[in-house]
Amino acid sequence: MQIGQLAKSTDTTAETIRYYEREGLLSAPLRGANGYRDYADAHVQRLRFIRRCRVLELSLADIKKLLAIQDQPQAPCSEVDRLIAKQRQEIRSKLGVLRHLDRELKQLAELCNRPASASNCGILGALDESHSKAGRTKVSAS
Amino acid sequence: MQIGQLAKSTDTTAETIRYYEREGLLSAPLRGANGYRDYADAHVQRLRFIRRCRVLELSLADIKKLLAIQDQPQAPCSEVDRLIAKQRQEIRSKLGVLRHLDRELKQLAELCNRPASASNCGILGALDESHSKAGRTKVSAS
DNA sequence: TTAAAACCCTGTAGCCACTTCAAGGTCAAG
DNA sequence: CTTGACCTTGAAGTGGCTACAGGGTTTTAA
Repeated sequence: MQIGQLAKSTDTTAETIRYYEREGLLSAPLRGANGYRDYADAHVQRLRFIRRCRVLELSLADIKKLLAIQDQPQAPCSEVDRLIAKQRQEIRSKLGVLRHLDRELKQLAELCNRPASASNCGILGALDESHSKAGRTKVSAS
Repeated sequence: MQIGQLAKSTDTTAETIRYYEREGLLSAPLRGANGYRDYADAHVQRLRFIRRCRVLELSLADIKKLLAIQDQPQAPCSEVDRLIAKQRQEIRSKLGVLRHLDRELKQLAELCNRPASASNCGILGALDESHSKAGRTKVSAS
């Protein structure tokens, strides 16, 4: 199976597949006489796994760990559990930030008293206002 | 005012400020006899504007547009309205994706039947699940 | 007075997960 | 025999910084 075919059957591009190979996520396949990559079914399986993980926004580093665990059937999978929990934590954290942003943007959008010019634009005015006490105390990031 | 002072009063770093200057968001300030940048109050105002926009996750390209509009007081500000609306749309779209991800990860996490080994790990199993029910063939990572 | 600390400068490279481009080699169809 | 669809490698670009390296300057303290 050529790289283009693999790409099609895994919703990827040839470039991404070559990238995964360079990054060590996908093992290098055999080559045909012409130098073309020749993939086996196992590669399809593997790449599908990777793509499913990417849909969940797992990092390539984390996916690498999962693949390593997968290759050791007797290994305990507590690490798998931990990685998924960590990922969910991150997603939930981002959700919080984005919900806050949405509220802020909604308020900002409501300040628009169109039609107006830049000089009396409610939105620009709010963005320009120093209502926040800028950078005195640094909030610790988790 | 030196760059470090400006950084402190805008919750930024000197590196980021120099980066904004390179990118054309912040105009190049005068230089002292020693070559150090010497910022005026207008720069503080400008940088605070930029940072507030960044908090809202506006791209530097969009911020550039807002700054250009801000510099033309008689210009109509419908574009401002549009940019904010677009940004909110993007945030809401991301929110949708993340909510979906959260549900998926929650379900995935519940598949963990610990303590288990990789071979019968519910999470790995779900991630590995594919159309082909045939036995998984191992592929070694390169 | 001098030495160290704390600033500042430029330029470059690294981060992530790709994407795009340049410049070519290979292969099937018309 | 040419066109076009594949494939190859390697390098560079994306965004928004961040982190050096390797210097210069200024302030502070012994």
